[in-house]
Amino acid sequence: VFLCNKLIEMYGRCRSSREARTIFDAMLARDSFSWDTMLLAYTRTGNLEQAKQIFDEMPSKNLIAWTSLLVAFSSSEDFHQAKLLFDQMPERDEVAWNAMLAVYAQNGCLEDATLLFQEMPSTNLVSWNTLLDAFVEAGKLEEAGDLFHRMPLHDLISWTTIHHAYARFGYIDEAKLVMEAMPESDTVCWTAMLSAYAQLGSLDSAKATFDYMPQRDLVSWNTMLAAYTQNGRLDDAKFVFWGMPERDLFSWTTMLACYVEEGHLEEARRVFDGMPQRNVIAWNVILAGYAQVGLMDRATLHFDSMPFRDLISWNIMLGGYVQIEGGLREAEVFFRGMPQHNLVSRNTMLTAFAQAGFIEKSRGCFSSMPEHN
RNA sequence: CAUUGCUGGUAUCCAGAG
Repeated sequence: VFLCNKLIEMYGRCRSSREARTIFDAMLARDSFSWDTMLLAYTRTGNLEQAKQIFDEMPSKNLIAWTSLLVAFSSSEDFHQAKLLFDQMPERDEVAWNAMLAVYAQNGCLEDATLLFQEMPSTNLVSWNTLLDAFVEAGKLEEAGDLFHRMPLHDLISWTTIHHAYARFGYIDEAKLVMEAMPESDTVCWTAMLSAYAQLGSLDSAKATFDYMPQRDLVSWNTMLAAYTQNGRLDDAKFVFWGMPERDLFSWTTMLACYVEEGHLEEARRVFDGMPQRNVIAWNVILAGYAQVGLMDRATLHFDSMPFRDLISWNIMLGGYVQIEGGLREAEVFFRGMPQHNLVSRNTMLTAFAQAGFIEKSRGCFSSMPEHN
C-alpha cells in the first residue's frame, strides 16, 4: 500500500492522472492516504469532475480531502463553489483557510480575500504571501508594496511575488531593484524578468536574460518560446521548440498558437495530430484557427468532436459567428444556447451589436453584465 | 519526529491602451 501510494503521488505530480488511476484501481487494499492522493492527482491535473467523483466515493473524508477538492474549484469556471464547499467543511485548519484565500487571490477577488484574511483565526507566512498575491492579481501595485512592508516576515516567495508584481506590469527598473535587494533569487524570478521583456517586445533583452540566468528549467524554456511566438517570430520559435530539452503541454500549445496566429492552419493541424496528449487548450487553439478566419463549418465540425469544452471554447465559436458576414443573428442564437456566459461572452455580443449599429441591444448586453471593467 | 493537502514565474477567447 505504501509503495502504491507513492506511485500514485508520483503520477499525480507528473500530471498523469490516468496512470495514477490505474494503480489506484489495481490496489488490493487502500488506506485513507490512497484516496487522498488519488483525489490530489485529479486536482493537480485540473480534472474537477473526476475529483468530485472520487471525493463522493471516499469512505471517509478528512481535512486533506476537503482541502484538495477546494483547490480543484479554484481553476474552475464557477470558483464560487469553493466558498460553498469551504462553508460545508466539518472543520478548518490553517491550511484550509489559506487554500480558500488562494482561491480568491487567483481569481482576482481582492475584496473577498481581504475580508477572509481578517476573519482568519490565525495567519502564517503563507497567508500573508497569498494576500500579497491577491493585490498583485488585482493590479493594485501600490497597495501590494505597502502590504509587503507591513508583513511580519519575508521569505523567497514574498520577494518573488513583489518582484513579479513590478515585472508583469512593465516596471522593469523597479523589478531589477527588487532583484538586487532580495537575499537570493531563483529561476522563478529570472523567468518573470524574461517574461516581462517579452511582453514589452524587447526580444534582445529577453534572449540576453535567458542566456544569462544561472539555470533554465522547463518554464524558462517555455517562456523563451512564448517570447518569440508572441512577437511573430515563427522561425525562432520553431528553433527553440525543437531544441528544448523537454516539452510539456505549455510548449506544444504555445507552438500551436504560433502556427495559427501566422495563418498556417495545415501545419498547426499536423502539429496537433502529433501531440503526445491534448488538453482543452490545444483543442481551443485549433478551434480558434478556424473560427478567426470565418471557417465556421470546419469550426463546428471540430467543436462537435471535442472531447471536452470549456467556456473559452464556446466564446471562440461565438467570436467566429459575430465576425462573419451577417453572422450576428446566428451569434445571438448561439449565445442563447451557451451553457454559461462570462464577461468575455457578453462583451463579444456587446461590441458586435454596437458595431452593427444596434445601440439598444448593445445597451441590453451592458446592463446584463454582473460587473464591468 | 511525519507516505498525502495551502502561497511565487510560462500557453488558448472579447474589449481597451500602446
